[in-house]
Amino acid sequence: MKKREQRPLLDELDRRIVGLLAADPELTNKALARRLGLAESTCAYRVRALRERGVVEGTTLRLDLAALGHPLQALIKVRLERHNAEHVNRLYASLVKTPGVIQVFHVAGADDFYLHVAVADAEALRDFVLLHVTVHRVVRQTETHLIFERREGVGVLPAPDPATD
Amino acid sequence: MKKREQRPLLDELDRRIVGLLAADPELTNKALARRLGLAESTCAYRVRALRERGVVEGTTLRLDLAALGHPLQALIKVRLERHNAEHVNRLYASLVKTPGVIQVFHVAGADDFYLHVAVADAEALRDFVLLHVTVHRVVRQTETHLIFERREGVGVLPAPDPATD
DNA sequence: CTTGAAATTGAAGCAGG
DNA sequence: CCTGCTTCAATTTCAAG
Repeated sequence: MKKREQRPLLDELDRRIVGLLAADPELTNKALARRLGLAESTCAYRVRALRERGVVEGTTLRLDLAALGHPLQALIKVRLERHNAEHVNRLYASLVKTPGVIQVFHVAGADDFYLHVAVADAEALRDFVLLHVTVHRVVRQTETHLIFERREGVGVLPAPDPATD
Repeated sequence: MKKREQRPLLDELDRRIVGLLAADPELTNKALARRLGLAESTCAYRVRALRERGVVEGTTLRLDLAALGHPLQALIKVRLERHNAEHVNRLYASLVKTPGVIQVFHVAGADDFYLHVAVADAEALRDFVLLHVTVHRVVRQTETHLIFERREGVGVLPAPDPATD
């Protein structure tokens, strides 16, 4: 089956918009337009189009997990017993809905999932694994790695040139 | 010695604000105020306070990495040769600035880092590992896991009750 | 800590190039 | 696909409870 691209590419202007918004998602449309030398209406039009095309999917609130009572983060590797779609999907759906789960990676290879979780303390971490992960009979084994720190990378976009005003 | 907390806790109102904003970071202050039954100025005041206290750290733009030309994601486990602070910190700083890196986890145990990266194709992935990871002499070995899919979890907050209007 | 009303600023809609 | 103009909506500020 041929992969159908709804739009071949982003043009240069789109890239600049995405770059600037990625660097500061809270930029007002007005400020963005000015930096790009566009009319505000044009800028708003392009941004809306980027959202409609799904290039910009939305925004996420970055929270201080420690301040919210979950200072302990961990990466939990989950290996399954069986790998049929039914089991995998049910577990997947269950995990993403479990409180404390920040993100779930479904990966290729012998290990099936990596869970990024945030919990209150060591006891909560133990309970998380026992009550929400290994409780699923399809889970063969888990391996928990304490996270010292997590940093965001630069992502896939080149840094936009700094504003001149 | 008594542990000094900079602020004891979030009150109930703070929690509701954070919950609603986490569910939809693009809520206008006006809509947020209305849902909470607050005056707009009060609501804006509380939100600003949450940001100043660092509870709300900011927002992140969610992008379609595939649409940006990086459809392939991977989780790369990095194990170091030596673990002194100097080496670890230099590598850490280098990794987060490498194009294609979405996030870096610094973890406890024998494996030191997990890199979440997004690249254009298999060749770019190989080049990434060779040119940006194993090029550092302190890196002993890496293990690359292809990511089938990544989902966001519910996080640490209970789902706010749906709007009634 | 909260409020309403005033003043400022930003967003959206639209007809035309 | 881009623009300026108009109209409308949201945010900020502030003196006061």
